[in-house]
Parts: sequence; C-alpha cells; structure tokens
Amino acid sequence: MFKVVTWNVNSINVRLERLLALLTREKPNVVLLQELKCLEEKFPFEAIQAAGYECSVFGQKTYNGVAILSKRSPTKVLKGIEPFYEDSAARVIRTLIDDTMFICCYVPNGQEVGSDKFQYKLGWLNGFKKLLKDELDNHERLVVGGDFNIAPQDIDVHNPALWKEKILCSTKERNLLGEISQLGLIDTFRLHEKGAGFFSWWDYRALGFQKNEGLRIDFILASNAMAKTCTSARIDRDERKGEKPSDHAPVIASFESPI
DNA sequence: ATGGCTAGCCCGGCTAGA
Repeated sequence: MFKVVTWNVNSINVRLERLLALLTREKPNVVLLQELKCLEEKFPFEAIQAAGYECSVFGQKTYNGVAILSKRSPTKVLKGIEPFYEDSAARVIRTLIDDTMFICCYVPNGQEVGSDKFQYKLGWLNGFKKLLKDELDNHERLVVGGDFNIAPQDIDVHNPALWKEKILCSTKERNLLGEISQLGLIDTFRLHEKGAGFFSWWDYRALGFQKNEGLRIDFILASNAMAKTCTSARIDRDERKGEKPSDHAPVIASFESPI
C-alpha cells in the first residue's frame, strides 16, 4: 500500500513545521506540493531530508513553485510544462518512481472570466492536457495531483448561485477539466464520497473556514489501473485549523499496490 | 457595493491569490 498527499502550502517556509508534522502523522510515500513561493536555493531541503524524504523541486521567486517529496528516489525528474505549452511560471513537476509516474500541478488561477489571465489559464490547461495524454500513453500507472483551481461540479461549491460562471466555476474551465478526466483520469475523492459540502480551500477572509464557505479545487487523479487500487481518499480538513494554516487543506489518497 | 486575510518583496504599499 502507498499513500499520496497533495497540498498547496502557500509558502513552504511559512508552512514547514506543519509539513513536518504531517509527514510524521501520515507517513505518506509521496507528497505533491504547490505554491512554494521560493527559489530552489531557499527550499528547506535539510529538514525534509532529515524526515526521510527526497525532494524534487521546481522553484520560482515569490510566486508558484512546485515540488515532489518521496521516500524512494525517483529515476527521472522533469520540470515544467514544456514543450506542451510555453510558460515562464513554475507550475508542473514530474517524477518517475519505479514504474509509476507522479505529476504535481499548480493550475493558473485565472483571476476573472474573460481576463488575460483567464485566457492564459485556458491555454495552459490545453497544454497540460497534451502533457497528460503523452504521459498516459507511456505510463499505465499514473497519479496526477495538485491545485487545479477548478471546482468540477456545483456540489464542490459552498454557494453555487454566488459562484455561477465565476472564476473557478465557469463552463469553459469545467469543460477543460472534463476533457482531462476523459483521457482516463479518475478523481479519487469521488470514488469514496458522493456528497456535497467537502472542500479543500477556504478564503482567509470573512471567516470562510469557520462558516465552511469553501471550494473543492485540489484533487488526486489516478489512471484507471491505479484508480482500481485506490482504497481511500479524503481531505485533511483539520489541517486548516489553528495558527498559521494554509488556505488549502491537504488531500490524501491511499492505494493498495506497492511502489 | 466593497472588502474582508496572507505572503513576498523591498521596507509601506504594492501584486497575487481564489
């Protein structure tokens, strides 16, 4: 059995103690991190390696930045979405661990439907879809997790009327996410939970978490071969509590097969 | 109707997030 976590930490250095506690608590085999908000040279390698994890890091100053932590050493590490899309931001990292491909993504936010950043988001997602198709053609065992910045359905939104056709919920974004799942990628959370009201992000402002006004925008997707072996998937909502939380909670999936 | 926090950057007020 192995366990995968995805978590948008909103600054790796601010969240380091929480991350180390999560590694101790959950003992995941693989951790997909987004929004490091630092260059590779500022990444806290030492503390994470001391906890028993290899770090594959694609950093960027101030914004973005993604990493994959793993107990086992990857045999291959690829940084960036290129050549499937031209991007100056650090939003994708891939590691091959034994015969399983792990992909960590931080999808652009898009800011507002119709804006330049929205167009960038749509173009980026088209490129990412091509990347995923390419990897699925080569790896039957594939897991892709991250902050997708799209709530797939109204049940993933605390107030669908308020969010109707807004950023993260628009038809264009949802259709692109649908095209990605049609490649043969399954939202592991929905294998185990069909209900509404489960979120992975809550706004820092206006008591968003306390009122459970959130969105489910972070996922662990698995290829068919992997999804068949997925024994559980959940959101670690407690991680959003207490002092200095990220605005995202970790998503955790377990698989029966080894890596 | 607006903004409400948080983080990083260069040092108080900006960008960005979602």
